[in-house]
Amino acid sequence: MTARTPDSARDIPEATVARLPVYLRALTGLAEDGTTTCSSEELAATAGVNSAKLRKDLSYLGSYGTRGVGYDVEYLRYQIAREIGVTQDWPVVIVGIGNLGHALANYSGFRSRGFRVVALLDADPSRHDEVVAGLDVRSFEDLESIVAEHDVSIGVIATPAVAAHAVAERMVAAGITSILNFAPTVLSVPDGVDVRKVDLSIELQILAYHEQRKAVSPGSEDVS
Amino acid sequence: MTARTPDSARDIPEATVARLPVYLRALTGLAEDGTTTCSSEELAATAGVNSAKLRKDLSYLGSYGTRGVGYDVEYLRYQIAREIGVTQDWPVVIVGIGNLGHALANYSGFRSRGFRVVALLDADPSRHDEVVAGLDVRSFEDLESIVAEHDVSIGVIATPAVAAHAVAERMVAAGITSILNFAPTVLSVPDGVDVRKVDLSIELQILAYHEQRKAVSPGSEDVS
DNA sequence: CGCTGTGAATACTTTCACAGCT
DNA sequence: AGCTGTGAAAGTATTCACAGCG
Repeated sequence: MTARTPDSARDIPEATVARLPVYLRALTGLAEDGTTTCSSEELAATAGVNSAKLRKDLSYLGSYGTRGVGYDVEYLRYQIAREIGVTQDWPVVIVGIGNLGHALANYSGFRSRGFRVVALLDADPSRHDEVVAGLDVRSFEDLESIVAEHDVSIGVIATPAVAAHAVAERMVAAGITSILNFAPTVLSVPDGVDVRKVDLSIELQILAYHEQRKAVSPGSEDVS
Repeated sequence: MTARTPDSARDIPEATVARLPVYLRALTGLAEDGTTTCSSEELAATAGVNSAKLRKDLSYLGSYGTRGVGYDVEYLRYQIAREIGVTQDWPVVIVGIGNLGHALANYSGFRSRGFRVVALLDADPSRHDEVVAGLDVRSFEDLESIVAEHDVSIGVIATPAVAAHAVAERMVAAGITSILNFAPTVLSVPDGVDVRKVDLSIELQILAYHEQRKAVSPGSEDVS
């Protein structure tokens, strides 16, 4: 009621935000193995980071551990899920039902992590017969009504590059404020709209860069 | 021949390396539009970064611009491609030919950017009849011989999470030193092996985090 | 004169190391 | 005694702002 610090500590660094989902998954794994308590060391190992970083990251959320003991797996899992916002579930639309769109529609990891695909849209009428992952592929023209009906704020673009920008603009106009873009294009969107991109070939190129370096200097600096 | 600084300046910051492919794509786009010269400002806008960052990034590669003029699109494109290592082409194997593996195998962006998928492998024998993207799906048992035959150093894992770690170990044993992992698991690999991961649900969770924040404080701090 | 290339300043991230709680 | 939570230090990355070349 006093306007500041609405209900959780604000201002979590972006680098930390990007790791919270990793911790969440690690905790889910531990819980499935029947682990009820873990130290920062154990959780860090499971998540693939070092323990100092993990503790610093968690410190931005609050003090959810017990000194001398560690963290309660289930409790911490819930706190992180709440912080990320995946205790509620988020309706999502996917636009572009080619190979990648198919894969995304069928990806069970969305459903299990707080996301529900409410519609699959494609501009190509020849795809509108298809049923993918239990949903029928609908016309892109239906975007606005679907967004309004399900109160969608997250959209996924899996179209070819040329179509991506037009799709993004129409998503924004329809009220979507977060976009996950798989098309290899830079999207420019108004302030207040978040875009994250996943570019398969960029990841390979980064690997190629390092791979190339390995070939040049295998042992680095132990040469006389 | 003097052992130090083999032929290009070493030690490009990781953040810069991750943006080089973006610049490369931007330059390819400009070249296709018939642009032969561009300023850092123009290229930065096309790539979606600011111009100071772009210039700083390029400065790690060398001085490929002309003061008062800008960059020659084709020349800079080649220099970046060479730096990344995509002037040669890289043979790649994909393991796990489910929905995602299909999408990856068919992704034209690999071929056009210096990568050539030489084999598709799957542990499930019922998939071994299939032909995907012009390649037939082969047994995972063939990994070693394929890696040896094509001198493969980059592998892509698109299996379910449970299988990923075993696949990675076997890839490493077979001689692969760079792995792109789409399975939602932390892989631990020996030093000298690079792993990059793409996790679809993590990206959505990061969007959800910000989306949740928007809902709480729409206008941020302009409230009396 | 304009635009690149780059030191210097700032901002962000990671790591260290230990005080302080259980 | 042991492990969390955190200031302070070290390491990276980004941005500024301008000297210097074409």
